Amino acid sequence: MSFPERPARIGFLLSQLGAMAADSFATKTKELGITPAEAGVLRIIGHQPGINQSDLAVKLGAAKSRVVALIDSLEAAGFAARSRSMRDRRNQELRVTESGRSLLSRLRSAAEAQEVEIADGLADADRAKLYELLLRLSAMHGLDADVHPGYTEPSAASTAE
Amino acid sequence: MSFPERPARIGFLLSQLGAMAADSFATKTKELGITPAEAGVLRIIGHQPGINQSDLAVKLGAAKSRVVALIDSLEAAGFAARSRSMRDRRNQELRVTESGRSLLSRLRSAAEAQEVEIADGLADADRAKLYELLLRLSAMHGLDADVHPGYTEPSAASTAE
DNA sequence: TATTGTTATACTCTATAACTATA
DNA sequence: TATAGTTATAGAGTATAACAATA
Repeated sequence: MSFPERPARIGFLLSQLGAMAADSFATKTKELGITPAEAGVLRIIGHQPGINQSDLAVKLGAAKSRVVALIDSLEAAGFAARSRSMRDRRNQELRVTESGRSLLSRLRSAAEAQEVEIADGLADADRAKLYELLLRLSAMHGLDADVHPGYTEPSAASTAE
Repeated sequence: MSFPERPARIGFLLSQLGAMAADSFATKTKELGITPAEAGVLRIIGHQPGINQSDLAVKLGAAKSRVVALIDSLEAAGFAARSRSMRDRRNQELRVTESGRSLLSRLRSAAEAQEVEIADGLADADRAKLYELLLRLSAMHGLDADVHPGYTEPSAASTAE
């Protein structure tokens, strides 16, 4: 059948494994009633209470209108709340509710469970090394430890070769 | 500002870096006139000439109708061709054209360039170790060295926590 | 006039279901 | 009847542009 002219490369493996990880996390957030994008937003708001929608949009690399929809969902579900800033009434200050904080805690548990699923077959030393290398790669490329952009310009998600 | 209660985990880093890798590859395929999904299909056809659309759909984990659209594009661009099987006239046998084969070669170059971009900051030994660990993870999870599913069930792409 | 947030709209990706032709 | 492929349609996710309130 297929003849492996060359083994897959790091870039391919990263996007393949990254898609798998994203997928498995999506399954878990779905059980908790939110999407991965909403979970990411909730986490940022938790870390930066009072952030406004514009700054959040910049941080996410998303359009302002996208943020409106995300916050609408989180607010409707009772996980986050808007409040007009008293210093500049154009701003909506975003905060996590009590219920949202409890959800964040469950999301952390889900992420820990996922961690086991993904790297369970590796010996401790290998897992530690992998973690270190990925962290260095992420830092080298200036990726924000808080943000997972999803992706930016080119629409597509899958990849190859 | 943000307080790093816990460092990002392997799952998060994988999906973050995977999205970055997918993104950078998408930029490159765009310059070559195709999408990453089309590039992946072209590669599979190149490895398995004569494969039909049903089997391709299974391999991709995509709907049959999705394959129709992908092959339509590749055929319109002159990179792949359909031909009715003479043994079972329901089947379309898929093949890469000359032009498609030349494109595959350019895609390989693009992937190699990407490899440098991604892992250039790592020492050779670290890069080799990272490669080995990623390959083992991929194998452990039964991922096909030929296929990058993009993702399967849950629609979302971004992720977090 | 510039900025924050909102709404209206449209475009891309993808799936489901109905349909055609072959078997 | 079952399977390969196609078409029609619909639903996510996301962006752009026009708009309202505030500065």
